[in-house]
Amino acid sequence: MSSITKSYESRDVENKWYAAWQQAGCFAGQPHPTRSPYCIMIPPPNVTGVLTMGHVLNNTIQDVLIRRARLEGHEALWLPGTDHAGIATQTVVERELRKEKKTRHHLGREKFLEKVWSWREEKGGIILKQLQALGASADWSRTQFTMDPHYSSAVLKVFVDLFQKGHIYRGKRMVNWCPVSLTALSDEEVIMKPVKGFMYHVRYELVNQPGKFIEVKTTRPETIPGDVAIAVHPDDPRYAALVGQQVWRPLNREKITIIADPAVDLQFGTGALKITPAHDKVDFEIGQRHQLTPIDVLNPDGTLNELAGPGLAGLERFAGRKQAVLLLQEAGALVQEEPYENNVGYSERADVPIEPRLTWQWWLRYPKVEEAKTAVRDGHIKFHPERWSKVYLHWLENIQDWCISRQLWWGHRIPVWYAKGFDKEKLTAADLNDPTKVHVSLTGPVDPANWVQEDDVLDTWASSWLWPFATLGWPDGAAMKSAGYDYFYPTTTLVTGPDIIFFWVARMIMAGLEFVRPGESLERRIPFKHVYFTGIIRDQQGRKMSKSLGNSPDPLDLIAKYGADGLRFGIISIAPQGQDIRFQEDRIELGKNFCNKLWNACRFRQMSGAMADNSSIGAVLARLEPAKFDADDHAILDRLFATTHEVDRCFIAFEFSAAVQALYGFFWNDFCDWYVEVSKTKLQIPTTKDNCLAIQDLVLRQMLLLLHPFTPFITEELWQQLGYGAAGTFLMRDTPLGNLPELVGQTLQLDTAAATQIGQLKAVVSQVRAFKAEQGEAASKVSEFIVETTDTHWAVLEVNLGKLLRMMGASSIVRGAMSAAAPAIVTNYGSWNLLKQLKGDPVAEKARLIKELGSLAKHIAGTTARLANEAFVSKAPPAVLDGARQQLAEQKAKEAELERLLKALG
RNA sequence: GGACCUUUAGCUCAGUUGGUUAGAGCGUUUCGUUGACAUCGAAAAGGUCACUGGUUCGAGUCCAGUAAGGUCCA
Repeated sequence: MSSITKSYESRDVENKWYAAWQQAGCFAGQPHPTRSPYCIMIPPPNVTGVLTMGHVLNNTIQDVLIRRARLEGHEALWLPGTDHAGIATQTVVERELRKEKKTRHHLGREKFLEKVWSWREEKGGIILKQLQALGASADWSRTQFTMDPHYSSAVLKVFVDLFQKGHIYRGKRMVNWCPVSLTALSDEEVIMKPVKGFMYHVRYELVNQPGKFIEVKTTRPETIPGDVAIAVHPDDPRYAALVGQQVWRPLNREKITIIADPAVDLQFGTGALKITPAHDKVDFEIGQRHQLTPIDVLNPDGTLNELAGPGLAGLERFAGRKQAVLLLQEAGALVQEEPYENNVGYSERADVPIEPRLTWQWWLRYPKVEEAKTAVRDGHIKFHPERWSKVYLHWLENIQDWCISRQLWWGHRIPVWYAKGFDKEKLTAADLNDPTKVHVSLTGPVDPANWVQEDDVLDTWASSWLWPFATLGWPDGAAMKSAGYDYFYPTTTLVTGPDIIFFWVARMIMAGLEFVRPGESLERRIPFKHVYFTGIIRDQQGRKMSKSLGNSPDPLDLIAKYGADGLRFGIISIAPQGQDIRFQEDRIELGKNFCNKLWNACRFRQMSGAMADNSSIGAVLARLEPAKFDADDHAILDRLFATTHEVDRCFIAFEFSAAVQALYGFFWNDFCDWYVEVSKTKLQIPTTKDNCLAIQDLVLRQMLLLLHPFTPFITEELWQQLGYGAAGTFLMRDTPLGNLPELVGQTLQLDTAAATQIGQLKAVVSQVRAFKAEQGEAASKVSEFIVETTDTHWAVLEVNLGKLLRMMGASSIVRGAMSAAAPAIVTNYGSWNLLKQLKGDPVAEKARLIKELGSLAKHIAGTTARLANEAFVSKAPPAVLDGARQQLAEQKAKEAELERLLKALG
């Protein structure tokens, strides 16, 4: 066995074990005859993506869960992959083309797609490699991509199926149009942002009453040429006489009519609204009610077209706005412009304002909406934290049809063909179901020469919503069998951010309910049983981390600096359930320091004595010698059990940061700061040495097991170094967690009172150390103490004398009478005299004791008052009452002792 | 406008069904290297638990309201 180095160097250890695990196939998940499954499907990162802190958090949690599941004896499958990210990927490749001064249209659809595929082969999916640096134990042999042939066929089958069931239709409706990407977006891909601009007050002159005007307010004067009416509320007395009259549209001058519609807000602006049905959703609806023909004044790229009139045509939309203002001024129609802030929808990807635009698109009426609500409302799917279920349910209550078509080339091309010569601009609902006009199938028409395929592709989310079952081979029977579909579906846990509840979580639930195991129970069709929502990682100012702000550290740099384990431990420790996280690098450093502490504790063990049989839990337990247990041995095992239980509880409750805190506190405070220190005395004594080493081996072993999900590399390394595993086995794969308290219980009866006693001794030690520091006596110097105490207390002190000398930095602790000349303190284990070289200063000493008496008196008064309260005594539970009484007794005893010492000083 | 979250030490945050004197890490101050660890140890200072009411013998914790900040939906 090699000896452990002085400090932990993460890099070599990480590379070594990751390679070894992979080579041994440790990450593979396959149906198993006796084990129960535990399955996580990765939320597929965008194929263009690189690792961010958000991914680090999210994937660390997934890896923690999956590694813990392995230790618990489940057959664990973590299935990785990426999605094809239609807009993002196409944009990346188009950007490369632009360097050659080309667009995709120069290449044509087929050649362009070849280009995208080769980009994907070369540069796509970097993020999956980066996840490996983090230690992700996903089954890479199962890596999936939403554009894989098999996955694509699942996507198209779903389209055809939903079409046949009548859930899918084509319609010319208002969509969110991205003038940069030149495609429709779903509502979920639009980000509302407050934007500072102007509110323009514009007056429209009445045709029949020249000199009289009706005034409206607008933030978008460039759309005035698209106005087809002015609307007022039917009950608005200000305008009742004007309804039905005509006014002059001030740009691209035309007569338009004043109409009455209840959708107009009486309170807003002047109460009169310009109606521009081609460029506003509300206007569109009003326009429909009044059979008004929309005038679309914009081109797809956001420039104004000839319908905007000669003064504006050809201008970019924001230049057009400025120009429109000028034209209005010239025409005398601009009454006023005031600064104004309103919410504008931005394209999530291109980050430019979207245009509400009338276009032909494919729409989906969601299936299984009611059942999707039931699944979460009735707890078949549990959200952690639970509160997100409200957001989920609210969205489902107000669900809108999903615009699933995108005007892109990269994606799943919609399996619809139009008969040649058929004008799809005139498509009706009846045409959609007329097989002579529209063909919908997986295979396409038998006479392709007579048909033209739909140009549009599907929204990326319309493929990733099938992720939980398409990754398991669905719908291909043979593929499903080899992937273990029957075994792993429904998956166990989904780990994701609350920002994609609508995009993805809700849609996956509906897809699972619709397509998996038709006719079977809801429990068998849901895609997962638990959804854990992570927080969002923010910078120290609380801003979201983003590329454009440059406020996100590169996780790979952090791994280089602190180790993957340090990063994992750190990020988990600052990520409480359900709260956003303010990133602080020193928390990651804490993770690194903890790893070093763990490393050195194991190093100390190795240096303390020859290694004995550690090869199994049974072997370690067999080395315990219960007859030689002292209070510390009992206490440390008691604390180990408590920590084990706490970690168990945390996993059930999805409280990972609490688990890490419990492990940190136990290991650092209980084990290193106390048990290891007192061991230094016990290891000098031949009769106690072996048992002490066995206890250390047991504690370290269990620590490595409990820590492994959080810090996989260092724990595997130490596991092997300390000989806990048989040759060729791994901590991560071959070690059952086991029930430690139960196993230990078969060997010995744990004295739980010992933990209390050790707690008291720790308090005495701490008190004495503070006392020394206050007296200016250095911690390491050898101090001499005289203790005046009861026989019972002295007996305990005497038994623990060797340890106490070491812990207090004392050369002698003897029982005897107090000296008035030396400074003293009162503890739960008697009064302690510190004999100093210098004689004590009675004046200072008096002052110190009086001060302490003063603060004690406050506590005594408080406790006395509580006990004097009739209501408290009669209503409080006995345990609380006893506690208070005991506390008072102790406080009074201490007071008496302090007074005695004070009196002795004269 | 609706829903949700947050407010505890200088900073970032824990605090599980109400129960002694509210905790951690970092930061600050003092002291300390005789072999586990200076990526360390010992100790100290630092809090009216946002505010106002209420319930209770007892409230950081439960209830109502107020304020500030944030997120999502319209």
